[in-house]
Amino acid sequence: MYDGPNIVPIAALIGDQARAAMLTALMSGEARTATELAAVANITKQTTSAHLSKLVDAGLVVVASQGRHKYFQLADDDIAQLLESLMGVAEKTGAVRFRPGPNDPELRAARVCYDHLAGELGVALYDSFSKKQWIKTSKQADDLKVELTTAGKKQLDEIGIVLAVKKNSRRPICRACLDWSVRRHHLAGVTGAALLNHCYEKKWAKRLDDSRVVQFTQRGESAFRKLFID
Amino acid sequence: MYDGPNIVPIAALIGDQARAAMLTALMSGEARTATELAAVANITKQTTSAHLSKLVDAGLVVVASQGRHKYFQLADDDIAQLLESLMGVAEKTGAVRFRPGPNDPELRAARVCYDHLAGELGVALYDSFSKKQWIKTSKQADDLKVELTTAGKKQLDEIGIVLAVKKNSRRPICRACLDWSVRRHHLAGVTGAALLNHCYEKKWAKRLDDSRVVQFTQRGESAFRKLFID
DNA sequence: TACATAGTTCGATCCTAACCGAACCATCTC
DNA sequence: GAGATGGTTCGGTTAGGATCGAACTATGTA
Repeated sequence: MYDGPNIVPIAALIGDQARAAMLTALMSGEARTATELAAVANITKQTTSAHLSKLVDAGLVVVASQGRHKYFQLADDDIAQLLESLMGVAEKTGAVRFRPGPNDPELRAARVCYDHLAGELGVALYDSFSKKQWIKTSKQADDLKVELTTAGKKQLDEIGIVLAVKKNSRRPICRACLDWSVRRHHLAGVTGAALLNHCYEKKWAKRLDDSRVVQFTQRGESAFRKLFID
Repeated sequence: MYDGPNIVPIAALIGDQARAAMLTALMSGEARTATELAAVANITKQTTSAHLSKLVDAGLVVVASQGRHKYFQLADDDIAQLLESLMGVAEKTGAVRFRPGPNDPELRAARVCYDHLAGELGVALYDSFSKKQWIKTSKQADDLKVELTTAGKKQLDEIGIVLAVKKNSRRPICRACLDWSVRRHHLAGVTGAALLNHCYEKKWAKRLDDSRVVQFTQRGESAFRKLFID
């Protein structure tokens, strides 16, 4: 008895405390894992999984699988704008605000992600390799394929970086990996691992005990940037 | 664990079939009664009443009481825009459309509302009286107070319209009455009744049997418009 | 005055959906 | 390989809220 698209399912999805918390957390445009979102919403993994399925099914959220992780993002800028609209209306009628959590600057700067470099430095590396055309990316049905170009191979060879390519290994030479702090891609795969290893060997950086922090020396970071980024 | 105003209550309110139907029906900006909204949502009066209370409490909808009727409207243009936003998102993910109902052009043109004139002609009358300053309006704590000015009294007197004011009657001389077809005010009260009566006496118009339609003759409508509206 | 209509309140029912524990699969680490 | 971690599936519990019948108030009609 009324006209227009059916807004009920969408509004109902947003109208749940846990899902709203997740969606709000995604409003920055950055991707988050299911576990992170579970923490944000303060619910168990199972419940989070169910919620995320619904959000993805409804098209509010998209997901990118990466190894055993799943990175979730708002599907669209329109979704963020809708949430903004809702906040605008909510603000008028009795706003309740929450406080942001702390964070670790060192972790954001540089850390290991499995066996390769993540954080601001890792993202800068990826961007630079891409700009210099040492790597090239192509989209392949939901998957981002990253390859080392011949130019890239040659450069790494000259620098003295050896790629430990095992036979019969399924591990890709290059891989794009979503960064949790910067929320953009950094370089993973065999190449990413080799590069981080190079940093250790050259004593440019070392890993902090009991932490994922990769601590560069001043000289080390300089050398790293000069060689790979600038 | 997230920031910004709390969007959950608002979204949850919209995320219900019945309430969404009502809100959508109100999107034209026109006011509707609770009973009308019950029909739109296809639920009983009781349930409608409960829904409308929530919508009013949340500030999404405002209400104007008028005798035994309550006219509901969206509180704000922002609300309509929010609903538009939602429809935009809904459209992308699988839109379901409904069909509008029929209507009766004659009823919309002119009809009785209790004992006074409603419809396009009634609203035109009210607007004209207001413009000519025959009536003046003032807001009084949720209520719209309408009074006949001395100029207005004089004009009506000259035309030969007698106001049947009974002693001890609570009935106001003038009243603004929300029009269901045009959804704006028309003139009610003793004055409104006297004016409609004048139309009958002058044979400008007659009431159709078994209907609320007031049918003006061509000459009648001309005379009416010339005297009161133009 | 009696009657009709608009809307509300109360109480009870009933269904959906959020939630968690437990067990499971998949991926990465050692 | 064993162990750890990220995520899903299944089953059962529970709470919230949408709904209606019945009884009520308030307003207007005859």
